[in-house]
Amino acid sequence: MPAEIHTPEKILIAARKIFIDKGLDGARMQDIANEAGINKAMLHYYFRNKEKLFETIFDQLANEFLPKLFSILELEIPLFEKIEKFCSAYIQQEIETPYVPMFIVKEINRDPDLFLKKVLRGRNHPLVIAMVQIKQEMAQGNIKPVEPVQLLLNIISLCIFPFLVQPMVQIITGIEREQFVKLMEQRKVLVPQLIIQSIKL
Amino acid sequence: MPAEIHTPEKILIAARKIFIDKGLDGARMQDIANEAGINKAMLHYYFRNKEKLFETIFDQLANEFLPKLFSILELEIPLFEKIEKFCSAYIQQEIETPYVPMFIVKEINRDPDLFLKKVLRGRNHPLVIAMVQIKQEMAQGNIKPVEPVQLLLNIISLCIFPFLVQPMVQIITGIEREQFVKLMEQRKVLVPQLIIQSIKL
DNA sequence: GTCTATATTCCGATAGAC
DNA sequence: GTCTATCGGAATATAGAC
Repeated sequence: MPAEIHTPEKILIAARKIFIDKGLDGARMQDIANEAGINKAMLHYYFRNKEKLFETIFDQLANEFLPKLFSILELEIPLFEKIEKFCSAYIQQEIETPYVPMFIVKEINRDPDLFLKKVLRGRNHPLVIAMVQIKQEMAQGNIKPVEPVQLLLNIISLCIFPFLVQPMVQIITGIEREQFVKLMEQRKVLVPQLIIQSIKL
Repeated sequence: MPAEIHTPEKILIAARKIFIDKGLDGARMQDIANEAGINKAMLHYYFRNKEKLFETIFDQLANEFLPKLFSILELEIPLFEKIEKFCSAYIQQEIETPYVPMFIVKEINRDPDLFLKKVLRGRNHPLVIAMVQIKQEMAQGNIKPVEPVQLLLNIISLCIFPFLVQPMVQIITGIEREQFVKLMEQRKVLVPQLIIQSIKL
């Protein structure tokens, strides 16, 4: 039997749902209170104001979603293996939390600088590390000459975008969530294949 | 010398900018009035309310952006040629109106059914036509066996996604808008190459 | 048609009892 | 810590003069 869920946790769970659903501007404090089954005043008691509550949720999501993926980029393994691992982990993560990509993309456009400040946190960015590795492999003649940025864009596009248009995909193809997940499972293999084929000699 | 711009046009131009920038919830009627250099009351005089004004803008954008692309999907030309034409036109369109993709993707998630009602308008959807063509080519043994949905997702992902994260790409790589456009110009060729390579025998 | 002024609604935030 | 009640401001929308 799980320990009792206390008010701050209830609020965070509810706020996450509402903010993800409606965004910062669209969300109402009252919605969050209702979702949490508590009084609106409690939101301010624990989190002071809407802005701070939103930032808390954003930090939580960023810290759940990104570190795992970044750590893969930093591994010292062959490029092809890294690409396979990264795509597979990325897509798996999105299957588990399908709402996060949209949230992140919205946030990137709402406030790009804030987003990067939160996510970079002053360390060597894993994406930069990945670009360096790509350049090395090219210099050593292990892969076709490509623009590293383009390669990274391709990988990330293929992993994320389908989740951003999931509602449309389901309506057009007439499939349910369950079948959509099956499609995404397939992509764990398809995407690395596609990418690797495009750079192998 | 251009004809005088009348109030309704001024409003539409301003509303487009503000809604694209801030979304339905984030936009203020006052912002739009200021941007248009007119009085706030005029917005209601001509468009009744915020919701209706937003819908007008949405219809405009959908009708500028999509028909051109759909018409390519409906052409009776070889698949590879169609892919080249489509990607090139798609990316070019996004270079010219880089804000539209984000607007569309947001709208898909805000109200998927409304979006599809507006965009489909009861006719045979070009995406469905494209899927049929892919199946035919596969049956005739002209291309590798692939899931048509996956192929379409790949194409669209690679064309759209980079524009959705443009701010982040520019900050991480340290490039300006001008250089970003150069990268996207490259993709007009890169993306079809990548896609065709993945399905040709 | 366009403006000013105002009505109305909504929402974030706080005060204060318990 | 939790609630009820309410404040104060902001934003949509309307009324009415010009």
